[in-house]
Amino acid sequence: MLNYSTSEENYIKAIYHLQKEGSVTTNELAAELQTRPASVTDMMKKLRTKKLVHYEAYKGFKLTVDGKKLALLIIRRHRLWEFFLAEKLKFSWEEVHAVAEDLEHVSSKKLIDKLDEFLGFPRYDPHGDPIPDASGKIETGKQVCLSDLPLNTTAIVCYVSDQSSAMLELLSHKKIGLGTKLEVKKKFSFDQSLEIKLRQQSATNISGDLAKNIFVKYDE
Amino acid sequence: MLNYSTSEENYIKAIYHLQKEGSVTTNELAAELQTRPASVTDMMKKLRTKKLVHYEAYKGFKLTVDGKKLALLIIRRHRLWEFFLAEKLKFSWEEVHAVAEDLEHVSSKKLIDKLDEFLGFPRYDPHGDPIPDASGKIETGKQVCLSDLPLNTTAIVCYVSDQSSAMLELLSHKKIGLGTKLEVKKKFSFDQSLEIKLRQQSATNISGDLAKNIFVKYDE
DNA sequence: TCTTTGTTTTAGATTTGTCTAAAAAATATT
DNA sequence: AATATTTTTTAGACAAATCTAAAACAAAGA
Repeated sequence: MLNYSTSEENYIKAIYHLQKEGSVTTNELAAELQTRPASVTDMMKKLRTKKLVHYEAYKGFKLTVDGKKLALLIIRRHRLWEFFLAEKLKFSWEEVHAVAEDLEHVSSKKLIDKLDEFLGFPRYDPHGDPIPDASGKIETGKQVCLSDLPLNTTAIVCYVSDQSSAMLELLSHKKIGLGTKLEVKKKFSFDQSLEIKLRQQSATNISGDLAKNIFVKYDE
Repeated sequence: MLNYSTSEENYIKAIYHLQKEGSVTTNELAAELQTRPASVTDMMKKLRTKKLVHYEAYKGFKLTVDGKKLALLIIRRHRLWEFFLAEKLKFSWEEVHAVAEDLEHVSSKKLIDKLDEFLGFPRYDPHGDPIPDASGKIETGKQVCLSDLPLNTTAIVCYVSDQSSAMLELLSHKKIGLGTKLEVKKKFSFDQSLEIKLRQQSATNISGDLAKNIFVKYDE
């Protein structure tokens, strides 16, 4: 496996988190990475020459097989470091993410595989997200209630248990439907309400009652 | 403490290892970092504006108080990671250095202090080099026989036990004298001979008998 | 279909860190 | 001291990753 820059790795990771069936758009990626659409176009041309994304002008992008492999490797590094920070160094759940963002770009294969072994081959990181194994396999497709979804994990709405018109009205007002991709950004213990983020939109809040009726699937 | 780029940190670390009493020259630093003298000049101007080095054109450079603090912090990170890799992940002594070169640039203060605690506040890294504490203090001035000096550690010749003319002739031929800065690059167990490197010169070999008569001090 | 709106790309500039080649300064030699 | 050699700096260029502003394209509305 070649070596990629921190910037390239961050783009690959972001595309992985945004893409599922469909392809990812320039604006979506720019929003995700807090950068400008023009920068995204530049990088996509570069990643295309490296055969990490499929890309034609104006048509969005998707990871290639190699791109997906790289994404899973970066996610593996990230989640193993998160586990290490929480389990061994006693960092709190909220703190691990930021530090792991840096550690995930240290690219020694041996380091990560030995770390994995040292940690006892953990299957989930401290937020509950599955950790890809050394060959890049990751647990997939588990369906969970939105109120149980770990923070900052992209998931897709796949089922709504209450289908009353009152509920559907609320959902359509919030622009949530089957197939909608979202992440939970914060959980408020006081009333079980959640702050969630939809693709390309700013964060919004939903009540605990609503969350209990929405079911989501992890991304592959 | 501000954040510095990997490149800036590598320059600071290299100056620290080369400097002791005297100041460091452009060519020395270029040789150490495998770069060009012109690049060194460029970087020195930048580090001067950041008040990390004292520098006037054509007069060499020295770390400022802040520069030295930063150097000790980077060395602390490096050596703690080396200890972690050897002790916890079971890397061999020869392997730890390269990986620690990457890990040392992850700059979270909390990460390093918690790692230190997790490791039990070790005082020496796997090569025997002392590890600076959280406040930047490092064990200093210990005098050791050259044959006991850990690999890749800059030290200064401070005493020669045999002062026969035969010995002094050999020393002057090798350009070794009191105050000479050197590092041991390899140790050959077969005959106790050493491969050492002097500032700006390529590696040379010395016999075990000679090494036993040379004493060195660690840099501050 | 034509037009308006919004998205994406291009063109050109900027920053960081590097380089080569040439000029300037310091050191060594005769 | 004058000259030659070595060291260091300057000047100008380049690659990576980003930006702004403007142009090209796609999608939506009239």
